[in-house]
Amino acid sequence: MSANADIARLFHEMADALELLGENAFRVNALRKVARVAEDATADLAAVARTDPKAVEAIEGIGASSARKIVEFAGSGAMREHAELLAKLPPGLMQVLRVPGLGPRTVKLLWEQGGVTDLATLKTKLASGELAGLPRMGPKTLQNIAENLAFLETAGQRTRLGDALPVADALVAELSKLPGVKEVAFAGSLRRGRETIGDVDLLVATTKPSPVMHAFTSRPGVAKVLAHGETKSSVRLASGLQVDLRAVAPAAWGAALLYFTGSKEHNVLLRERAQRKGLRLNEYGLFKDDGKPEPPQDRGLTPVAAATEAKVYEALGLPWIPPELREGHDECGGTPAPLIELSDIRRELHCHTTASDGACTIEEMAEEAKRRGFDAIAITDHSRSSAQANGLSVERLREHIAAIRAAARRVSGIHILAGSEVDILADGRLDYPDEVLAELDWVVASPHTALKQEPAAATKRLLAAIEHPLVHVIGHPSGRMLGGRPGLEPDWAALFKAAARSGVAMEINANPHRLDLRDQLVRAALAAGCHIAIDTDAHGLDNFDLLRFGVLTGRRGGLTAEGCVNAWPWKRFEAWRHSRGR
DNA sequence: GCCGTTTTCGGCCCGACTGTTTTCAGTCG
Repeated sequence: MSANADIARLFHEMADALELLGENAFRVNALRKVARVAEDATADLAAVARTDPKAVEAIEGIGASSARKIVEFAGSGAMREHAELLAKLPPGLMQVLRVPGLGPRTVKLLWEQGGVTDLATLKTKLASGELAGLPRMGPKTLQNIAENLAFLETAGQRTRLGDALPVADALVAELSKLPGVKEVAFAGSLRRGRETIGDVDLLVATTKPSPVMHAFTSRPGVAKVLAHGETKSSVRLASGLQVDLRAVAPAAWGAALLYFTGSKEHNVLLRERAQRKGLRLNEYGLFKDDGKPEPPQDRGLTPVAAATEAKVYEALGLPWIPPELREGHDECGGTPAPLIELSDIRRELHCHTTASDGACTIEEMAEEAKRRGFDAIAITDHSRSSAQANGLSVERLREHIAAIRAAARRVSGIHILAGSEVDILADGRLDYPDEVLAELDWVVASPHTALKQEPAAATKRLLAAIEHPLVHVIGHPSGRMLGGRPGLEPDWAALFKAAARSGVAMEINANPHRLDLRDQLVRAALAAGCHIAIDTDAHGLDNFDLLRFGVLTGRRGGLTAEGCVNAWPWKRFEAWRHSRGR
């Protein structure tokens, strides 16, 4: 198990503890940054710390002090300073920070003056009314804390991209019909295509924000209005999803969209860059910095740039940066190659039919692929070990291959490949003998079981599939489920190196429950020289729509059409496909 | 605690909204 998640958690906890203790905010931020770096890292930081401690400190955002802590963790599985900090607080106090609206200052107050030590005491003391005498604890604040505490107890965690995007699309369509609305878009982590999002951020351009705010907060489906101001409102939908709406003047659209798309870290990079150029950037525009503290837009200053994102970037000496790359990493470093687009995808290479656990026939799937302008579809039903998915025995597979070939003769205008999604068994063997695999046009090899096995075993297992000469692509390589199971945590660097050498593609499974490979692993795979496949794993016609989530994930990893086998011209794809098996 | 094409010290992004206050602290993104 990669220790990165544990390292990130420890640093977050140290940051929380320091905040509750009233420590220096910049020190807190620095620790949080280390936590984010650990979350994003694809290499196992503990392993790096054991082999080359100096390499940890060389990572951007990790200084000498944090590197020492990571090295200590790699050796002992703990951090002394972390334990010391947490010992200064009641064990349950940090959970209180998770209540929306409660920040470190308030929690500190509730603890020191109200005797709150955890969520349970908070609840009882709210009910008994004994917090009422505390400073800044008026009836509305106490009411809000009680409601938010109840929400925390019932609500889940972050929302999957696949669940949030359709909601956002519908809200954008709804708002665009309101009078006086010139532009509408969703921003935030949703626009950046993150696999999960905390809330939906919407932006409208209008000269009359008031009626828009009113329409938004009073629309059906709003369970609670969290804030309702002149230019900014926030609601919680009945589904529990929080939606924020911000209104700006049309002339500031670009600056506002840039600002609300984030990420926060990207915004900081841009602001620092602006400062170095004697400029000042906020959501109203990029202004000349005249040193006066009052906001430039309040003094009638004309911005250097504001109308479009591209103009703001240009004035900062940058090319327009796609939202998917705005994570505060190295995106401001140069001109990135154009990222893959949905329209670049020419074929679906992983789908299921009624032969295993799909809902449609071979012909229905092929016709749908054709309707969507694809040049090919690979039919890849489950192999025999996937009994729960009605996997095909060798005999049924041979009948299925014949059925696929027959369908290919009936349906014109699209290539139909006879494939299989073959289980990679726990020991790395594939689920069909080689002579059977050799009868197929296309082999997706995927792990479905034993997804909790140790990293060393997982590495050996996936390596065996990657080095198998008849395999074209490794399907959903980790087997993770978002919000479900973490999946395998093999030595990704070793796998990508092997895949690049053997020519096997690594899949981005576009199903929003999977998005596997995830964004940062796509980046690492590309850096190693791997080909990437983006497949929907469609089990029915609607599932073809999932492709956008796979493309977003690829873009977050820096994927171009050149790097994606689904986007290659047919001849190149065929040459590569036939190169396997030799 | 981190960082440096001004700096190894002295900075570290910026504004809206709420609730409780009579001018602002705290939270959020």
